[in-house]
Amino acid sequence: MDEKNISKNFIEQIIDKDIAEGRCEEVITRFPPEPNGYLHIGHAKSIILNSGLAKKYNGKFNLRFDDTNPTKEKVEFVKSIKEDVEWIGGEFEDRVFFASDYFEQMYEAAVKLIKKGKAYVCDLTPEEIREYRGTLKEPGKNSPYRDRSVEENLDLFERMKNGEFADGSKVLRAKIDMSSPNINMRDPIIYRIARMTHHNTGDKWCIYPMYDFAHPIEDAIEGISHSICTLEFEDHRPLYDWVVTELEYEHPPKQIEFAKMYLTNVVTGKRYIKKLVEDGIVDGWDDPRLVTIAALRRRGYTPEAIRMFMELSGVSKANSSSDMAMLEYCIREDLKLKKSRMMAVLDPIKLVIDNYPEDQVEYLDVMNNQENEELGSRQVPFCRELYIDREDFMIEPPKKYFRLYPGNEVRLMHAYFVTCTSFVTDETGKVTEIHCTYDPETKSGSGFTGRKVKGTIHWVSARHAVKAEVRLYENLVDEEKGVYNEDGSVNVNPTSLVTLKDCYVEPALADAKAYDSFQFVRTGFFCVDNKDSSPEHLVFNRIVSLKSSYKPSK
RNA sequence: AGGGCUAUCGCCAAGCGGUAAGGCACAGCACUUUGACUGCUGCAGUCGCUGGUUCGAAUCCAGCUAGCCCUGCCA
Repeated sequence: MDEKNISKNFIEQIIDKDIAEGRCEEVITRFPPEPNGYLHIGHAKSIILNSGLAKKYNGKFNLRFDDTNPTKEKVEFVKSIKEDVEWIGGEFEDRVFFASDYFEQMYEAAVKLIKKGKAYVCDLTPEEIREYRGTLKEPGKNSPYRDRSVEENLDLFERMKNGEFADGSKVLRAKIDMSSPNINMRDPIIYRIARMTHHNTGDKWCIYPMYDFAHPIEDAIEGISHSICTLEFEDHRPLYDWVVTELEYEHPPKQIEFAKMYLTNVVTGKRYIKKLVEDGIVDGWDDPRLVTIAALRRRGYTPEAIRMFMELSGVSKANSSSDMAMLEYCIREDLKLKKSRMMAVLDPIKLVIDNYPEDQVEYLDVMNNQENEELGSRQVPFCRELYIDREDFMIEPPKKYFRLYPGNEVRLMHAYFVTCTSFVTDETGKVTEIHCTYDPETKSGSGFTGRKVKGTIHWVSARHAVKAEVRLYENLVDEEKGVYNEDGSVNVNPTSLVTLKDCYVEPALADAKAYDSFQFVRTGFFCVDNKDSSPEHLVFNRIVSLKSSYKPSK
């Protein structure tokens, strides 16, 4: 429909050029997480970018677990990552790979480098290696083991593999340039000895390749055309290129870097999220205040909304922080036509219609979504006693307040016009009950045009409503103050979670299942919590509130 | 003897030598059985700064400034 003439991002421009100049026959991308934690919004960007590129260019998208360091990796994460990637819409089909599946080939690649005189076994201790590396401003100096013969290196490396040396006693290093201004090129370590049980290869190996060596090989083996990663790997690109060049791959993959996704007012970054979870400040990886994919899903965000958000955010190399308001716009946009519009009263106050028959109940036929007939309709019970939201009534209304106040007439949504006649307060002055009269002529759908009202308020039948709990989520941390205070304590917004206990929702919502989401008229979009909800105890998480243009003057 | 990258509206972001797209946010108006939605209108004389080249510069050149990243046997 719309002109999708959105200009191409810089990565697409690079790919176009590679195709035009014959450097690339098929676009193959990958998402290469290390299975050491849950995925978050930042990973979502990478998944959507990589899989989106594959789709646009009729190529392929692989999911690859970068499991070259067994200490930090756990099988549980493999499962959750797969689910999250699928949920977000990354179509890897049957192409799930593990870096550890390539250990044999990586070993051979290392042997090849040794034979070419491009790698050597180094006996320096970790401390010595650090000293020899030099600093940011000073060049490093050559390891005394740098000039070992090919034969000796071959022998030593094989014995490293065979477990003849203690952990950490020897490493294999690429022989590049100890005086390079790029520290990554100062004879980087490409293999270390570590007796650890790997989740995939068990105890088969006691030597493991380092990222800088393994990653380009993984990409090359899978035929990745464009290896897209984040900005901090820019300095590693020369090494990446060195590896694929020295290994003489016919179609070397190309690394392209982009800026990470940051969001204002929320904790992005796996490290911080992990700390919040470990410190018990949030209740698990899927706490709806977090931006892990699991949390967003539990909160009611849809993959479509997240994809739209990434589309709108764009891709560039400038460090930036996207506005939460944009994500919120996307979820509203996605949900508004897809979800039923229900009435729910979050802060109830009783409304009695004095001239409505005591025993009468009417079932009103209500469209689930006035803008989408496909969603059908439901019967909503209406009777003499209702609950309305406290904020929809004022004793002394400010200017431009259209809702209920003594003497004012409003529409009860989908029902009748009512006029407030009186109200009851307790000893503290708090309103406890409101009385009104209704006009039977004004029934919704009757075509009544006699007079108009400015306000329409929502309600639920006191006799039929279902009690529920509603959780409102706000930003977990203050934008200005950041995640940590100076003393290292976590700086959490105390109002980041508010639970409203005595809410009333339409009876139809009693059947709602986990992850079902709805628009609550006037208040926003809500999702049935996947953890705490049962038919007896409904819990709704607020996905996002509606924009309101009513601003009470002070 | 440091290196790499970045800088265009409050937030993202196009722009690739021919006279500043778009989205979010915000504001106003209209419409409305949700003060939602929708529709319309407004919102950068200027592109980090200073010079230079050019008929013409956000785009090219030089110098400067600011921010991010790099000294794991992590990824």
